[in-house]
Amino acid sequence: MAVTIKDVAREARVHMSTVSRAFSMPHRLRPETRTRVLEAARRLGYRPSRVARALTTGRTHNIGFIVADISNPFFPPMIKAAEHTARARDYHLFIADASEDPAIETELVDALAKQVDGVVLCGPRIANAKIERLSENIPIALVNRKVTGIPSVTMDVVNGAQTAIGHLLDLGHRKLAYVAGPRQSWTNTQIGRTVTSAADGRAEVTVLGPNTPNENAGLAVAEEIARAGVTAVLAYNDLLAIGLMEGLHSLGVDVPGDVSVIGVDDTVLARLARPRLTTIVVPTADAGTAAVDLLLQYTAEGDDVTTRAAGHVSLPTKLVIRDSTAPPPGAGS
Amino acid sequence: MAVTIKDVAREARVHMSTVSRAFSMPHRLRPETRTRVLEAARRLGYRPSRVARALTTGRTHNIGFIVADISNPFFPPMIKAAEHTARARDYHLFIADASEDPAIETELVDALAKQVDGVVLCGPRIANAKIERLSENIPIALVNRKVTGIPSVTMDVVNGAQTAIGHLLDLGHRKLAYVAGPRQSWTNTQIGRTVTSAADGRAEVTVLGPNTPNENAGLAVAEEIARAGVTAVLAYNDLLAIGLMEGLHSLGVDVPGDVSVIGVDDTVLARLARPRLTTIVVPTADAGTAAVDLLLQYTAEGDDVTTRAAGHVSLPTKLVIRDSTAPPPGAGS
DNA sequence: GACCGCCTGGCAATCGTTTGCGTAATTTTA
DNA sequence: TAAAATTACGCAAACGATTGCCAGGCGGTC
Repeated sequence: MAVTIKDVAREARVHMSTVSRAFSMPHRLRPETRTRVLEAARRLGYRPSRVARALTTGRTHNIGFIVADISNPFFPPMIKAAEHTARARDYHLFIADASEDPAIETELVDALAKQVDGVVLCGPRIANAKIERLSENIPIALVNRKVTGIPSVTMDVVNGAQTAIGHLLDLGHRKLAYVAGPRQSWTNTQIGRTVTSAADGRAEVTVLGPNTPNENAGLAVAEEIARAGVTAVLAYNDLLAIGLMEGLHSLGVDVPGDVSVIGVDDTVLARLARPRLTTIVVPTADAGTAAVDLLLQYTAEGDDVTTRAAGHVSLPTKLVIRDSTAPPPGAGS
Repeated sequence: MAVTIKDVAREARVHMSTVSRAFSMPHRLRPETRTRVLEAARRLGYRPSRVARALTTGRTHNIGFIVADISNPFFPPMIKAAEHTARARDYHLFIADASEDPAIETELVDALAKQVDGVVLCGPRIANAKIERLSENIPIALVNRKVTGIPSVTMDVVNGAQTAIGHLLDLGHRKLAYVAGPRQSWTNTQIGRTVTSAADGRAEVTVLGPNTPNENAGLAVAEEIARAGVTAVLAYNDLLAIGLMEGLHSLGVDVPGDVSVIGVDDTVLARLARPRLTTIVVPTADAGTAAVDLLLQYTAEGDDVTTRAAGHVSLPTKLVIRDSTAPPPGAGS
């Protein structure tokens, strides 16, 4: 039904191998033959079958891209960037949504393994050991996780969290809370550690969580925050922060009058929420691009798993101060 | 390197065809042989190569999913639902972002055609005629577009727009505007028509656009709205509505005091914006699910293109009234 | 006891490419 | 001008599955 390499061969009066070479090794053909073949291909509307090609070459030119939750606005810009750079390299992206579930995530890697050249795990929720095991079967690149020997791009959320805490301390806050994200999230443990160490000796910090990183969880934790008597909170991400702000609002707690709130990610939501959310901006699009480049580079490294060099990229973050942070109630100024 | 059907055959001491049958036609094997094969497969960790299978069967078990812009929050829930239902049917999704560009969209369909069983076009920006032409090569399903002979799911935005206009008329508005979306969008023309016909004889309506459906475009159109002297506007989507609200705000125009604003989609943003946006809620997730089901059903219909029956689904929408709509300035009540 | 039919499972062609090998044809070198 | 080197292209074997066809073995029927 579809036009194959054989049809083109007949049309151009050459052998199929010549047609194949016209595309993959043009320099090996006499210019005359080459144009004749290409012309015939054009005339017939020939497009090589990626499937058949994959079978012989062993490369599908597809990449798996697994995220924890597509509807978390943190991911779309990353997916978009990844998709565009993949396409620029003549690759296509399989997207899969792990629903924040390590078991599904593992299953997805296995399912995808047979039809992709590698997979990008974004904000993986599975354990390092398992990632190492999976990466023996299929090249893996990580976003927001570090595992030795596996290429990864991370966002320097430590620096971001430090300046965020610094900002709160400068404003005069002395009782802080960290509304934690998923236990398995690398970013979460990074931020958690940073908060306590940055505040060490200068402020008291309570950790609430772990929480699923969505608005509802943020809303649910509001009461606890109100009770805890803290004057400022850093949340694992914007979703939690925004849910929290809503919750506090309906409890009659003013943000930032009574409690300051800081998020992480700088999703669209942060600018839109009222009060506009102070948050740590992370370069999601850059991460998407870097991840597929790292992965592609890694897979190109040769077939011997043991000799491949895993690249690492760390992307800077920064704090953007908006309207959800202010001095604590009763502060002088 | 990977374990193939041949390895399993050797391990189970049967011919490869028997291994194949153990999976695809289990009833054709003696129970004893079947379990022996399955057991051997399990022991070796055998996973059939989807690529090889695709080559013989002609079915890749992959679906292309093309959206106009992944970072438009309208799409993620749809993608998520589509991906989940596809996976439940043992299919995987290729996601591609057309960047609101008809040329890219067409190119994507062509590029994907060779490695998917069908493609879903979400809010296509290409012309009907071209869609028909493309669908001769590869099964296509449409979201928010109707082309005879091609399966599609649409959202009944006409009804939604009617009640929206009704709501504005009830409030006493007599000078309305429609902030249009992309010219090629079916939804856009549906809404546009509905607005003028619903207001016919009861209110005056100005149409502004077409506009790229994002916040910036909404922001840009604010001044024009202010000048136009209208008291209420319906925007093509939430993004435009929200951008517009920001723009009006910075122009000192109060929403809803001076101008009422209604959006479409009910994305997360609508609830978050201040004032909270009155909007038409559309069932994006249902659309995603319905689209892949329609497509799968269509492709299963048999190989003869001419006998396939294209299913259609129309999904209901409804107006959710929040804080961005109110009576026009100077209204009695 | 010969014949028939079913059940089981092997054989080999096929899907559309790629690619190592071989050999005419052409060019270079001596 | 003959030998050597190179070039251009054909041949056919893979890649890993699926599937139509066929044959041997078995039990049932008359």
